[in-house]
Amino acid sequence: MAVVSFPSKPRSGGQRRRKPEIVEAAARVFAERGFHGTTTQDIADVLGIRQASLYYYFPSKEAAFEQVCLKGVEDFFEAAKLIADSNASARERLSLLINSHLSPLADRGDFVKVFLNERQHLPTESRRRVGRWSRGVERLFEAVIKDGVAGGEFRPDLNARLTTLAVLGMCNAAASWYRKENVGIAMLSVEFSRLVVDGLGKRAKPKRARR
Amino acid sequence: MAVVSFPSKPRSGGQRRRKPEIVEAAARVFAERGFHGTTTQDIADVLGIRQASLYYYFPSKEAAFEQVCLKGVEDFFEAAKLIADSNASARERLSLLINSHLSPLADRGDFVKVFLNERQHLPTESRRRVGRWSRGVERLFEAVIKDGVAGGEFRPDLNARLTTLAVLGMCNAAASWYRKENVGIAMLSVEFSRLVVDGLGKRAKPKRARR
Amino acid sequence: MAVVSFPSKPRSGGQRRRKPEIVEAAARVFAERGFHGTTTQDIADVLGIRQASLYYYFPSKEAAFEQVCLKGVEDFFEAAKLIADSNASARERLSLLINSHLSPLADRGDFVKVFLNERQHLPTESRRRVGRWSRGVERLFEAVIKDGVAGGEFRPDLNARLTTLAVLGMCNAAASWYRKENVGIAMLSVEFSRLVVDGLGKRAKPKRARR
Amino acid sequence: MAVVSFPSKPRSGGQRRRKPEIVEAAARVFAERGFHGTTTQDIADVLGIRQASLYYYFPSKEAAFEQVCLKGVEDFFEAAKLIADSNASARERLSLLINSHLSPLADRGDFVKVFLNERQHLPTESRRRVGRWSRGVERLFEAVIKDGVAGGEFRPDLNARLTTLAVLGMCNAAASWYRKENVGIAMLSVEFSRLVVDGLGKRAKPKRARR
DNA sequence: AATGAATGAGCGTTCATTCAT
DNA sequence: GATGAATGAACGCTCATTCAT
Repeated sequence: MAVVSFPSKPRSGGQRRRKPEIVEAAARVFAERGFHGTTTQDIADVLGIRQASLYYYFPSKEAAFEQVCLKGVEDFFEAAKLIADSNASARERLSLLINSHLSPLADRGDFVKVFLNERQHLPTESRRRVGRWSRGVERLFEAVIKDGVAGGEFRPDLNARLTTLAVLGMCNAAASWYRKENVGIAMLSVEFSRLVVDGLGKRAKPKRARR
Repeated sequence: MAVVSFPSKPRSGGQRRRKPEIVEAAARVFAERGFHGTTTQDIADVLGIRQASLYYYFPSKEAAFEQVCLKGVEDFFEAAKLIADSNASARERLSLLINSHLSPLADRGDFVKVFLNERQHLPTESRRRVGRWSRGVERLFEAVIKDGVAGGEFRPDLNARLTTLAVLGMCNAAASWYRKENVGIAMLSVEFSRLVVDGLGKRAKPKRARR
Repeated sequence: MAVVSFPSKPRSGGQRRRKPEIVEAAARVFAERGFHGTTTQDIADVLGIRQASLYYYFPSKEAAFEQVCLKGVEDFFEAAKLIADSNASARERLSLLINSHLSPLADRGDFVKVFLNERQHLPTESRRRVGRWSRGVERLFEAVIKDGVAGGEFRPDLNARLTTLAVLGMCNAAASWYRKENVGIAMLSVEFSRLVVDGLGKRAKPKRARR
Repeated sequence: MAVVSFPSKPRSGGQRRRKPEIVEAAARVFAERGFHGTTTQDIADVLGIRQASLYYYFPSKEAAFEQVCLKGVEDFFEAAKLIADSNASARERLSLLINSHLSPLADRGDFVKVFLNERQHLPTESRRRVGRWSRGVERLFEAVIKDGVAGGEFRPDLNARLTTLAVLGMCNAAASWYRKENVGIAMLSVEFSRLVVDGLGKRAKPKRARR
């Protein structure tokens, strides 16, 4: 990818090397103060540049916000789809889904948080777009749970819809406290999976032994 | 040259009868658009009064916001405390806690939602105040869970802290979808309780039989 | 002055017994904060009544202000005119003028202060009206000074206009510090008169002896 | 949940070249209408810029006001101190003080007027700051007058405090009429000095001749 | 690649005033 | 005689955005 240097105006095809850095900063501030609570000056401050300079990288505050939100959802669905479609048991697939859903917190926590808490403020069009991704993920979780019920792995009387929302709510909330709690994604995944799949109850070894 | 401050008798003996109605409207709009996304005009529009008239009832947008947040936390702790301190088994107490935590969604959903999603935008002082209530509730949940572990009702190897956060995250997330999903608090409580206490797994009759 | 009680609406001919009290309060606050720096609420606070109640006594803030200003100038001219027209020497008349000009500070200090410092904010019409009074007083001072020059009592080379403004400036400034300095009008008058008439210099007996 | 404050590099490296011009305009309008009687729109109108543009140069109306007041006092004290500390006779020093006190009217009349008439509306902190300067000047005048008394140049029975206030009142009042009266600072100084030092009385040449 | 200067639009807030009671 | 409720108009200020450089 040779860098061609344009003598004068490198229009939007131009390189804008620092752009990722800018988005990162925006994510950080949006995560802390929310979209409407953030000023472009706040973002510029984090970067140590002048506020007007942001407009070299983004046509508008909203555009930057959209990019942050996008980076906050992208890949969620794809990863989940692979898992949901696999041959594993419902139990295993649900555990993997939970793990996969929590993973981005480690390296893209701010983006995820912004997406989760602020997506309501996206302009209608892109709100719908990202909404489709979210609903896609919901449907994958729900499908696996229904599989589990149908296959006799899960309780036959559970409400799949509510269970899905419960599990996702549990996972998504982690975005708000993950960093503070000083705990790894792995541990989180394990704990959540067990809670969801087995509950708090003492499940006697006998049961496993019996298999 | 000293500025002599005058006596200043109580300025508002009046009860401002419509005040509750105003707070309700504020809660509605804050819940929908967030604190910074809401203009005082938005609130006035809902009420069918002029924007300036809001200031007859509230000294500032922020003051209205604080009242909404307060109504969104108050009673949570007290109700939870009663349950946590009762003699019931950890299982039962946790179920009751969940139920009690979800209950306000029915009649104060907007207040709760605002508190949960927007409390970060409270001025430092009152943010701390309501923060204490939240942490109080967290501690009650955690205590009951630890009781359950100590008493042999729950798995001995569970991480009480993470479990608490998981359960609360699950419940709190409901504030965002409760109304849309058209489901009663009772059903929600039952489903969440079973999920948490027993997990998704088929709990075989054997278990009960064994007792 | 029999008080006739009107059964219903005592239109502006009505008694409004507390009116003087209201003007007094207005004067106090205007003196302290200036016209534009004073809110009607400030005045109501001093009186311990509701802000709307002021409008029972005055049709507008400006009307109250005008009354205060009027009470701050009235009589100045008349008293000065009597003195200026008397037969006394210029020296004596000037001393008396100074005394008469300072006298109102004792019992109407706030009114005078408001008039002096705030009259610029009167509506054009009444500003002109009170302006005429001020200029009248100026002219009386100037006339006496010119008399003194013509009669050989004062220096022949003095600039009557500037001297007038100097003397009045000196007196008027007293309105701003009179209360703080804890000194009586009598002493003030004496000191100012001697300063103006004789200056700071040691005027030796010789001078008088020489006559 | 702690609000992380970002580094915040210096935001305004720029010199804001037109700033002096802006302060000048502010002084003009404040002098004419008083602080509370002036709107930011008024100032913008004088400059031919939009009202919002003022905020590129000043963070607040009050900040502009403070700068105007500061320019209205600065140097007064220093200049007066040099004179008061000199070896000249009390007579001469007082004359020079008067001259030095009047001088700024020529080129900074609006600033001085604003300081004198509006400083009461400064926020407490800076009101105190400029108050110190004023009192410093008062003290210098008073010291010189006391010197004159002690040294036998001035009447032994004069009240130094009241005399000081009289002289300063006289000078300060000039700020309000200086421009209208079409007279130079030099003439003003001479007239005031003679009035103060010698009074209106005919002081015969003989006296000087006698020395 | 970045910035200084400026602005349009709008927001939260204040405040004098009105009016039915 | 006084007040609670409400409002129109304006004000100080913020902020995303533009543009010439």
